[in-house]
Amino acid sequence: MSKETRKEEIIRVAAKLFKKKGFSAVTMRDLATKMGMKAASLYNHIDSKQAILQEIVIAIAEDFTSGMHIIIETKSNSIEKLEQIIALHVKIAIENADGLSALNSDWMHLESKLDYYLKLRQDYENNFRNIIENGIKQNEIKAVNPEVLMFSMLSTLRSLYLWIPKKEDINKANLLVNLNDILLRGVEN
Amino acid sequence: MSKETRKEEIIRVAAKLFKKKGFSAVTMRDLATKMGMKAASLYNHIDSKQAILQEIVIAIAEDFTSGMHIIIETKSNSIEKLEQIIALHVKIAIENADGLSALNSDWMHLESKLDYYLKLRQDYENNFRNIIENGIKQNEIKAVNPEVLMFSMLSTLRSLYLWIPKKEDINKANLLVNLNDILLRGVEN
DNA sequence: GTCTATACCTGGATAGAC
DNA sequence: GTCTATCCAGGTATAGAC
Repeated sequence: MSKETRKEEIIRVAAKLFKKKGFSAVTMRDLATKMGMKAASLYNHIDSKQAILQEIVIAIAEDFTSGMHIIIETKSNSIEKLEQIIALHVKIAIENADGLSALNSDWMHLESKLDYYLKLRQDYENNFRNIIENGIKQNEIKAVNPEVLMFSMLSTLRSLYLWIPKKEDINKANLLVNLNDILLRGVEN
Repeated sequence: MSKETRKEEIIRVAAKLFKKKGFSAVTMRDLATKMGMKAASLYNHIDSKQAILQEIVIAIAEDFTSGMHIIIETKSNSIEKLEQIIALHVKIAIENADGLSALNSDWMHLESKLDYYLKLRQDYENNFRNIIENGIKQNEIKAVNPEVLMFSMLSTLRSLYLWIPKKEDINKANLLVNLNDILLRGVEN
């Protein structure tokens, strides 16, 4: 990987601060201090605080979108597709936990890119719901309420970023097996 | 129920605003406008913006704590206790969706009550984990990773507030059956 | 590319009249 | 109990020297 630019560094550090306090509570002076510079100097690299949020959120939203497109084009059955969705969320949560926090908690502070973000999210959920509904039709998935199932899986998957950084003793493969079991196979003996 | 006081009304309206934009992005002037008064007038009823957050978050955290204490003192088996936890979260999410948003997203902005809140949450999770670990020992629950199971269930249950207000076509009994099935019995056919 | 200085605005909160 | 007026701290962002 090529060396991180100053702009990328600012975005990475900003995401970390946003995770801790939320977008609105982080000031440009906070960010500058963490970067070891003055607030005014930040503006040589980025246009505005808002632009930082956009870069973080939109990049990840597009990652999910392209990941989902790959999944819906495979010939896997529904359960396999759900497993691939789980893997997609785990991958992104491991790579970019801080950015996911902004995506999950601060998307409403997007200004010009808000509509675009909402469209990407809507499309993602529609694709997810289709996989579930197809699985039920094919008898691969139990006849539960598709909306409740999607909500339940997405809640867990969207919260992974909160939890993965704290559990370094659980490796990725192990986590995937556990999540597949718990989310898809149930826990009652 | 007795008539809502002006203070209670302010707290209720504040919770609704906090849900929409987050604690830090809501101004006392926003809140005053929604209340049909000037910002200065709010201070005849509440001490500070911080005090509003405290009232919202601590009240709900204590609801969860007392609910959990009732559950761990019943003689139910582990699966039944998990079902009771699900029911507790559904109940509170229906009663106070807006307050739950503050609890989940804005707890880090608590000042003097932060340590108390963190202790309540820690105790709650410890009790939850004990129920799971006991269930595995008693062979009532599959031998999954207890931490991943708790995380997964809590992620779904803590997100209910985001989702319940949008789905008025699903009634509470129906939702409980679906959540019990999905969270405990799995979805794979 | 970073600094100092600063413009300009909006935030939470208080004082005191009514 | 609500208002107007106001304080002052701190927010984002820009200008211009180095």
